[in-house]
Amino acid sequence: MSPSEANSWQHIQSEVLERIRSRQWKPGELIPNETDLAKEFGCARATVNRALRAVADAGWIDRRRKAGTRVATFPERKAVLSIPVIRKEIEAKGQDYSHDLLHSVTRLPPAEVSRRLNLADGIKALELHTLHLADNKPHAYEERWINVDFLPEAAKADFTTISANEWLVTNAPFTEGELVFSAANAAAKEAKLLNIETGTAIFTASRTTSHDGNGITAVRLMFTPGYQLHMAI
Amino acid sequence: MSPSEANSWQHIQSEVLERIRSRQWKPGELIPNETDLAKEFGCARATVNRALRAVADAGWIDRRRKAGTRVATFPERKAVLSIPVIRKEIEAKGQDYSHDLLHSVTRLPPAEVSRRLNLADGIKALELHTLHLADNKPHAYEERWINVDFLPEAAKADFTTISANEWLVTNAPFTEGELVFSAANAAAKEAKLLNIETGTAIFTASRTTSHDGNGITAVRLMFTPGYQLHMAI
DNA sequence: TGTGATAATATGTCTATACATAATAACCCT
DNA sequence: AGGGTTATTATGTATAGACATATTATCACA
Repeated sequence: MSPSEANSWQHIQSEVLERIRSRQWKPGELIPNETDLAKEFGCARATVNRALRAVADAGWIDRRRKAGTRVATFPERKAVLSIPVIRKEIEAKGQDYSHDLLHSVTRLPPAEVSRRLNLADGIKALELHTLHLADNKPHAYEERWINVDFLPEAAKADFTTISANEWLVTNAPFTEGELVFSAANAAAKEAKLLNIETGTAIFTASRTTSHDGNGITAVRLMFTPGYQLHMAI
Repeated sequence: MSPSEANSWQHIQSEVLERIRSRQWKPGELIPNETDLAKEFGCARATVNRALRAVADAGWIDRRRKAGTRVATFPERKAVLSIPVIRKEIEAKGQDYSHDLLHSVTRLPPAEVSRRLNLADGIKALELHTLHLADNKPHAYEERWINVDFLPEAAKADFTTISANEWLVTNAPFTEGELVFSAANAAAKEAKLLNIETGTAIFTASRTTSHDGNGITAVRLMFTPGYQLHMAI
């Protein structure tokens, strides 16, 4: 039992979790309503509400007005990933970060990128190819498109000194985004850049970010073999 | 602006987020205290507190007693992954789920698994190999170890009817866990089971779960090519 | 000039009360 | 029965007021 006070919301929370864990309250089952629990714990209903809301946020219970609160049949666990800035990720491992801007061209993107960036027909975008290095060894190869129609300042930025990754973090806050992870066999181009053999399995992350429906950037990151993405549950 | 009522906590939340995005409140800067914001929005302090707590949970601001509330310097974005039960993931795509238990043996696990499961020397564990199928086509191949020393009931369970995945979700709640994603070239064994060519890049997920330090299970899932892990930001 | 006690302050939490809202249950009328 | 209206119920939210707690600022004293 964490907090000593019997009427703190955290005490109620851990008590509730304990009852779920011990199966005193079984999956799918209805638990007492807030008023009754408040009586039992000798506290205000608001305090029970605060506790149950936290338990619900963590996915252990489902709550519906009038229908009541029931233990989740499948306590779906959630893992949280803090999206790292590549430089910080490398520096956190005690390695030296650097990057090479290999390509920087404003041109008409392929249809799929136009769709992801929500670009009208015929609108160009900035294409960047960057190699991220850790201790001067290839770490990841990045193919990025930036919507300079929506973000004109990006056209003037110097991405050789600051990586597009970081420039965007500080200059283009976004409201929504999507992240897709997959595995792919390295094509000749990536293999050469990452200094690996063609066909080697590489971990790939694609990210699209937007601000109120306006696409900002679409990136595809290909990591050198051995890269692992860790998440705590 | 989402909720119309000017004094709802959700309104305040989106207003606060807007001020951060528009840099009216800059990173690192101190924002007004709850009492002042309550005055400004014409609501109770508790309502402002509710809103700011939500914004803080999302990582946009840092709050400390007496020190006040300031905008996070690195608005580190977080992506949340709901760890899916494989059956549900497949059924959500409108496909038929089934699974094949290929192997079920109680034996001494390799050292690395023993470490992950926190097993004492010489303690055996249950090894399961399962093939998950979507519409009768291979979807993922699973190699799992279960700590039957800690979870004796698991030794009696029939994993041919219910997958170990689901049995554990409902019977072995866990407190901590780790999730690791990576890419690998399919070895001959996996390739044969998944009906793909040796060397094809496959997306791999490894998961370890424990309860108060006692290892429960360690799994390695290898997905057929084309599998993508999606996360909303 | 420190340094230890003390005051001030912003957030954290709890209470009691009230009303809002979603969803179900009950009812009534045809 | 069937279908639509109304009542009931559990959660959701807002409020004012109070006290708790962490942390910083201040001040007195050695």
